[in-house]
Amino acid sequence: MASITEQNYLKAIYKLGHMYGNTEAVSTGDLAQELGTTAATVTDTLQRLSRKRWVEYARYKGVVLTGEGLGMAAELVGLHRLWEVFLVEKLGYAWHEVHDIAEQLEHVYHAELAERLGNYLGNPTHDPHGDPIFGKGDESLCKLSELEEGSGFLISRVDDQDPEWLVFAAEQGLLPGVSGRLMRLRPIDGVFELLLGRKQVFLGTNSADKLMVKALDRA
Amino acid sequence: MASITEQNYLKAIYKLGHMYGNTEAVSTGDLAQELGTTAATVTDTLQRLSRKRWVEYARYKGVVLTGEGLGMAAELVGLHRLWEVFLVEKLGYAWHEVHDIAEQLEHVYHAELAERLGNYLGNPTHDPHGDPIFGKGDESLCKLSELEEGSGFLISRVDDQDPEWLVFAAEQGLLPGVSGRLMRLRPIDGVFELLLGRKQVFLGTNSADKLMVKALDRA
DNA sequence: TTGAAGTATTAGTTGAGTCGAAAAAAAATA
DNA sequence: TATTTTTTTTCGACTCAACTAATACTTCAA
Repeated sequence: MASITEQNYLKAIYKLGHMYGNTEAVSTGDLAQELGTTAATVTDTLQRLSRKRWVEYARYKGVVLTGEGLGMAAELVGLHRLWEVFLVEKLGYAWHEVHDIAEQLEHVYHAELAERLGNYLGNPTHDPHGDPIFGKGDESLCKLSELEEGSGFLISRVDDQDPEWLVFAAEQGLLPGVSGRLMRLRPIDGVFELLLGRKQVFLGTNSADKLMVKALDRA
Repeated sequence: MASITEQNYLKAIYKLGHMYGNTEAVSTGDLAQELGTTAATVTDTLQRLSRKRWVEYARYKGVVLTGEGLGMAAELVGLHRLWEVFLVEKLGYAWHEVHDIAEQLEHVYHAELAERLGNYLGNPTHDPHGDPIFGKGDESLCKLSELEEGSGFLISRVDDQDPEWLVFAAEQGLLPGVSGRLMRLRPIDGVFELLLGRKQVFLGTNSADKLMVKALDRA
């Protein structure tokens, strides 16, 4: 289990990566500024996060989220936004008051909580600030081949029973629960270039059709 | 601000004190068992809590909550029970699932949260387990003179403008926000014996009529 | 290729929370 | 009352997260 500080690091890396356009690793200095601390502290914590396999960290090169880290960060951001909806719609808070409270509520963990809260709130698609909420329901699933270039994704289901293909998928690390990003798609030959953590994977169209994913964000 | 561990100590002291019948100080050993730790650790933490003036701790004599500590513990317990109601009634959890989640939610702090949550839930008087919830609204206020023997209370309002009496009340430590307990009432001569932290205060009926309090629990 | 900017490392600090063992105090019992 | 038992405290020490300041190292662009 990640500590609250560690969770905040994952969120900050997620947020800054998003601001960068998800094209490059996040720098230590930017993280220090975002988190209100020093680069030395950030380096320290990043190495701990790296040991726990939530980020890929290369010294002097910055940091990117692993699949697991991306999944955790996306869940935190989603939960934060759900709580904001709750606080505004149900408890009558003004939209500008809710961020700090949701910041605490998002760290409360229980397996079913996000799903139940989402259902209770009518599975809202946007928080009070207009930011999108990625649901947990199947309604947000699509084929990997339907994603836009630059999208992050979480693999939810594999639509193929062929053992040979399943072995291939596993070898590539394409398993349910794994997160990644669609870096480039080449219409010319139907090849999808993915990034799973720091590992590059190249898929043909037929494989990309078989992977049902949840879109996490957009570059 | 109390850490989560410290908050759990306050709650445990509150709970055990209640189980004792609020007649004696809570022992180190019982706290260790309740919190799943050792007597050495408890002694240590109790001394920290004492420095912060949330408990009155006398070595070898056990520990009691100060007014401030009692107020914090009562608010935590109330919030815990409100969250349990929310989880059962709104999110559809079963009554036996909610304790652990409420255990985390209760530590989320915002000044208005308990009041807003209570209003939203229709100011319930009992949680899903049947335990009472002490509201924050004025509906739960009564005169100190109307309390039962053994009740804890939080002073909310002082119904007198007489400067002389106000000075007397302040000297005795009888100020809004202060918590205490009604240890004994003597109908024979109308004297109320209070405990504010470890300080004994004796009040006449006319003074006990002027203090509007919120009942916190019952022996 | 070099210097400035950015980043990493090292060494050290703080505070919370913890524990085991020994000492001290209180309580129980003979 | 004296002695034993139980409970509690103190002591020393440990882990971990988080942090700083000073120093050393890369990187990159001029």
